[in-house]
Amino acid sequence: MAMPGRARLSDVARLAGVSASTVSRVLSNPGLVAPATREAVLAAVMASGYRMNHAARNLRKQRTGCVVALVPNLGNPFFAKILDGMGRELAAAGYDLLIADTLEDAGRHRTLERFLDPSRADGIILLDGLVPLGRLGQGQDLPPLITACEWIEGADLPRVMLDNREGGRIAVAHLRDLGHRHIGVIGGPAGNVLHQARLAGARAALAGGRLTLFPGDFSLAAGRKAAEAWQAMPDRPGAVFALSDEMACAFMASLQRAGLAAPRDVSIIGFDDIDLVSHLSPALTTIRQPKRDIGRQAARVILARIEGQEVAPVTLLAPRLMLRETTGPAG
Amino acid sequence: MAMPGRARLSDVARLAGVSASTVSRVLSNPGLVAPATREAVLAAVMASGYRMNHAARNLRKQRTGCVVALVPNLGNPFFAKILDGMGRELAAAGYDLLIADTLEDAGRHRTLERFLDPSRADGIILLDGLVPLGRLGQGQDLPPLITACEWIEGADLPRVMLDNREGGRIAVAHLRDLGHRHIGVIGGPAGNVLHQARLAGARAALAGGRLTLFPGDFSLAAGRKAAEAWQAMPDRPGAVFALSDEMACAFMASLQRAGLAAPRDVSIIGFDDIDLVSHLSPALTTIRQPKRDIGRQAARVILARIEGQEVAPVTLLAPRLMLRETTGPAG
DNA sequence: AAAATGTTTGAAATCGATTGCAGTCCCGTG
DNA sequence: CACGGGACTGCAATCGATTTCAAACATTTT
Repeated sequence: MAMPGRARLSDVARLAGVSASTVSRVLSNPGLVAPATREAVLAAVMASGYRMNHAARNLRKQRTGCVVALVPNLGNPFFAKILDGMGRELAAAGYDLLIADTLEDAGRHRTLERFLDPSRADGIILLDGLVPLGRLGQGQDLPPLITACEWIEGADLPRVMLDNREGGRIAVAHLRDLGHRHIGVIGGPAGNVLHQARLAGARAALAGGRLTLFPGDFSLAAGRKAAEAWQAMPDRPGAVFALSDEMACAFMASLQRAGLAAPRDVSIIGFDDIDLVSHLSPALTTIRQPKRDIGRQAARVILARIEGQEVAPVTLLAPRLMLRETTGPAG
Repeated sequence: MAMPGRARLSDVARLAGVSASTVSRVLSNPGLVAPATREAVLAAVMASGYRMNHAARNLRKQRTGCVVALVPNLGNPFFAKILDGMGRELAAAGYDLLIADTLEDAGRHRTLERFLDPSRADGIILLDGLVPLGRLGQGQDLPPLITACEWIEGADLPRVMLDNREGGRIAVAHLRDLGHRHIGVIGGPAGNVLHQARLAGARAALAGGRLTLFPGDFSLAAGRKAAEAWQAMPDRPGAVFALSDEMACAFMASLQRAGLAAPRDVSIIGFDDIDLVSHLSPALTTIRQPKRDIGRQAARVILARIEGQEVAPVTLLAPRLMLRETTGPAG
């Protein structure tokens, strides 16, 4: 009442006529305390409006209560849903989700370093396959680290991801089934693991057909450029598989502007199944990623690692063909 | 070298032959330490690979180094860019951005309570105008709290936001200039402040024209529903102002599916200017919100509040008409 | 030469909760 | 009746960095 600041554990203890240890036990391990004492303490807690000080507890327990997610580009709507699922799962387990963009001005490296520190986060979920891990894990004591969505070839980190190869396979198999034998692929950045896996799947399903690669980077602009390239070709592929929905949208819109339409003039299939594409006209056929699930699974895996459990090296989620209106039989 | 854990401040001190106080000063206030000593300490810091323990510092300094952003729906891509700008600005000031969704299963209330605690966050940015503030600020010592994007009518909280009224005005004025006298508006949730402000602006620009309100909630589904309602009308408005780009997209696509086109059969204007809409065909005319800027400004305001400075009660950002292809003269 | 001022540094208290250890009390058993 | 064993509870150490205060020394000033 006289105190300017808020009640501390010791204040509650004084109020209840017990020691601070007892109050602490009531709050975190009630079974150890006699019922009568417990009641008294709880009453004192209510009366004083006590709220625990997190810094103090974290210091003592050597943990932070935070998990950090490192995202290559927060501006990309694709990640929102993933973070959503992740945040919910973590909150349920009493952890906070810290989010940081790896593409800070100073470059990826600095951001990563900043969080590779057990006093800052209890665990790290890396959604960016291009962070330079450098001499990681060298004697330092790092918080548990896993990758989600993307991954890092050669690094021994648990992975949570879509079966991207299968996604690529399904997409192209679908186009093949429709009779397409020359298929265009609008790719991701050259070194990107998603690009490679999806492309490998696409190639596997090609079965002797022909594949033309349009360079891309998952962005809207790349989709438009691909459309220009496609139109300039003498021998156009009759179907195009874009490795992201945004590229597929921009590709389709560019063609529409030129008076061409899917699937009449070209079949188009995307990847991700972001909300918007099912509301376009024509609605985009695409490969769905269970985004919220990926986030949820990633959260589960990092929590398990934080508790010291062993986890599967790879958690694979299944892609799914969302058959809509932009693919049709080869003309 | 023998220690299993990592170097502490006192370890560095021993290594450098000074006291822990001195090391602390070198790290946080180098000017106070003699150059020679400083060098020695820095060398010891390098040699030991010392990294500060955040929990300890936070406990001592009575701060957390975190700012939390409470978002109504992380799954909405609109917020990604805002959080992006916010995160960058905060990181530059040495703060981490904690993100939480207010729509947790247990409802808005719990999430807010959880973070209304100075030992958890140094400041809070509320992006949800519907949180129940209840008996807020009653004697408790809360961390500084501001609202961004949305706001809470009647609450005395600093606001960072677009001039939504002006945005609504610009949109409808544009349609009026094109000769439209009957204008449809696809709205947001009834109680929503954005809905009210934009609608008020729209009405102000109406100048005797007629306005038909289609209920909505900013979602894609609402846009589609509005399209159905529009088509069912005997006396259709020749222009439609959707209070979000997603609704505008879905509205437009639904009409396209029915063989109608913008701006030939109806003019459409959206709100937000999310990336995708400029890549559609036809490209959507819309009111742009400077999303990254809003995030950045919100970060600046909360930082100022954390430092105890007074801040402007309202920080208003200017909307801008992005003239594209979906609006045209009244038929 | 004495006093006043300034510069560096260290000792120790502090932030607030947790927990190992030991003491107290009460009960049941031999 | 004495003793072993539980059940509770409190003392005090601990987590690791920051900061106040004062000591120790150097540098001016009168």
